[in-house]
Amino acid sequence: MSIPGTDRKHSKKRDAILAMVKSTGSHPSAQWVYDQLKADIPGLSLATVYRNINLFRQEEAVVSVGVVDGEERFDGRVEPHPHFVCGCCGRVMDYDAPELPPSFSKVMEKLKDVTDILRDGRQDAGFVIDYRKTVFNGICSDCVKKVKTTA
Amino acid sequence: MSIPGTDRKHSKKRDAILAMVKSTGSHPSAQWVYDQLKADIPGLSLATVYRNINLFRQEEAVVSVGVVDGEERFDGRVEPHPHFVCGCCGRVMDYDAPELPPSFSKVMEKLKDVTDILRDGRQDAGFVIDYRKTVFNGICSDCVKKVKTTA
DNA sequence: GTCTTTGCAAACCTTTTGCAGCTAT
DNA sequence: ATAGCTGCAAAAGGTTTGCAAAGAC
Repeated sequence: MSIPGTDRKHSKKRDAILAMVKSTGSHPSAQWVYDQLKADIPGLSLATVYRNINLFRQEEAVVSVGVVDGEERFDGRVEPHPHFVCGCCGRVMDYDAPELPPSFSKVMEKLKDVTDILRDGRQDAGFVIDYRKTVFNGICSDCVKKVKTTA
Repeated sequence: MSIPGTDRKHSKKRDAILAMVKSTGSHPSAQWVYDQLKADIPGLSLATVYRNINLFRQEEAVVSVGVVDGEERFDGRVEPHPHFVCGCCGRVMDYDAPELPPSFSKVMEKLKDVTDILRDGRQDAGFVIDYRKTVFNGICSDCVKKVKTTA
């Protein structure tokens, strides 16, 4: 007898799903992961992608960035770091991505401080803080260009 | 002729829905708003709550805090400010709520700085930043107590 | 052989939408 | 009278689940 879900058997599909989430910088949805892998693994099912991503989440191998346009988006980079979400095309980017404005690095520094303060105070008043998510919403440079061209 | 949705007529139900979102500190879902108002407005429909919240969102009278346990949560306090979300009971709290640890005020200060930096750099490299969302995930003191009592 | 994993399809649940009737102006 | 607003029920769309077959050990 054991705690349910504790005995884990090896699965090639599970490996492939985790590798895909970890290796992409696209902060993918389950559907996106499925679409990418479907070509190489014809027998794959979307339900399997969901089931395995939920496993990864439990063991903290993957985190959720949040829901964008109705789809949950995931990240294989699990330590807290800020994201930029384009409200136009739905793209999710790491805040330290090379395409983003250089002034944003100042923001990064401040947020590092925040994390440090939190680490000290995380048990105050009986609260437990597990994680921080910071998301900047806006319009990415591609979409800004598109709008300017159309108008 | 006019831009669709521009001509707005007065509606008591709309007023009531906005007032409910603005007056509560619960960061409610559409369903919660509906449940609260249903007693006073028997003819109310959930679809009307959704439709009106979406209007408020467009005119930025209300913002989304994010999706918690599959339900979108809203806030009538529209200026960016951090939130705490309990992963156990789903409660959403403002980060400056009196129940929260005093050390958290240091975090608040840092995040104010972040907002200032952003305001300066928001148009760099063609990007436009509209909004910032910071969420701290953890377990609220009530749920920590519950777990300790049970164990 | 036993227990885990998976595909398929159905179920679930929140949110959106079409339409006919109602309300505000 | 002319729009906009609402209730109802149906549809939509992402995610979960039951079950029997396939796979890992």
